Amino acid sequence: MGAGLGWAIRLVSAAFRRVATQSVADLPGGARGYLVLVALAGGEPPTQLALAKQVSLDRTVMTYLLDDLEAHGLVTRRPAPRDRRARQVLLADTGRTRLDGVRRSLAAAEDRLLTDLDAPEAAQLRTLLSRVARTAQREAVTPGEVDEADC
Amino acid sequence: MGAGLGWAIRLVSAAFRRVATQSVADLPGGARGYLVLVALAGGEPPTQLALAKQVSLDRTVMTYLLDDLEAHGLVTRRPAPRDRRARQVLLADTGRTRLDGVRRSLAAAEDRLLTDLDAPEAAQLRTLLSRVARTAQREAVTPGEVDEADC
DNA sequence: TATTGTTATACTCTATAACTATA
DNA sequence: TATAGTTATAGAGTATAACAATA
Repeated sequence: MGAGLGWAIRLVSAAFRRVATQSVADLPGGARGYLVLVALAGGEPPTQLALAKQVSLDRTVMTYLLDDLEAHGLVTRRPAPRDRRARQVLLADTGRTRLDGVRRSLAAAEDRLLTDLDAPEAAQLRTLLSRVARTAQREAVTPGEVDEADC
Repeated sequence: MGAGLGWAIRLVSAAFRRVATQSVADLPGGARGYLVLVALAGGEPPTQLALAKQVSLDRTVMTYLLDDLEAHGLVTRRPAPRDRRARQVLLADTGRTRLDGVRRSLAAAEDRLLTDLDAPEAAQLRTLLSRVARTAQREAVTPGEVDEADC
């Protein structure tokens, strides 16, 4: 029988969402702002549309989100060199600093969640969850599922 | 370092939410309707207010939700015998049948999620997750956190 | 005066569709 | 004609507060 698994997943993910929400609370755009900063931290500066696709957001909400992030000096926008219709988004130094802070906060929160597990148990949980996650990833990926839990 | 755990939790809970949402899709009120039916399935018929507290919903949304469930014949309302201000909520036979169906669907979905794990691994995951869940439960319980994931 | 349930109002999000400027 | 980004409009969902009946 599968009874209990849903309960456990629900509680754990709710707890994770709780601490994660705290970690990104000060960030413009909250969890979404964090996802955008993460996406910007690696690789070439994407256009807004590429960025929107990457984090599964509508391009219209990406506009609002970037307005917010830019107003707080975390990202900058500039015309794309190849296509003057598009704009490239860059992670500002302030943004990188903030991102690092949130990452540390999230890592600490995760560790706090696993407080009652010893090292081998925690490792085992990570391994099993990762495998289930990979299973889940293979299935139909419905786009646009972003909420506070997505940190 | 805690990197990766958040990712795994996020994907697993997103996958669970996906299948769970399907399981409760036909139910009036979706995930919330399911939570209400579960709460009604055991114990004495509660008043609307008690029910609202039990599932962490506002009493105003409980009104809408019960209107919907009652219109579909899944629950009934009657004046509370002791307090004529209050109304008792009862699970109708149709409601119990529907509840059983959703429960079976959810259990099947959970099993599908763990398809790549063998029996001891699945059991281990359940155990570890449950322990983490208990840890999480001890921490501050912010009320009113109900969404599609809460199935 | 406080409480249960209901209804009305306002506010926040999100989605859709127009609009501009480039291609 | 199609695309990147922006802006405007409409809708769903939620929260707040006012209301009627009873305690």
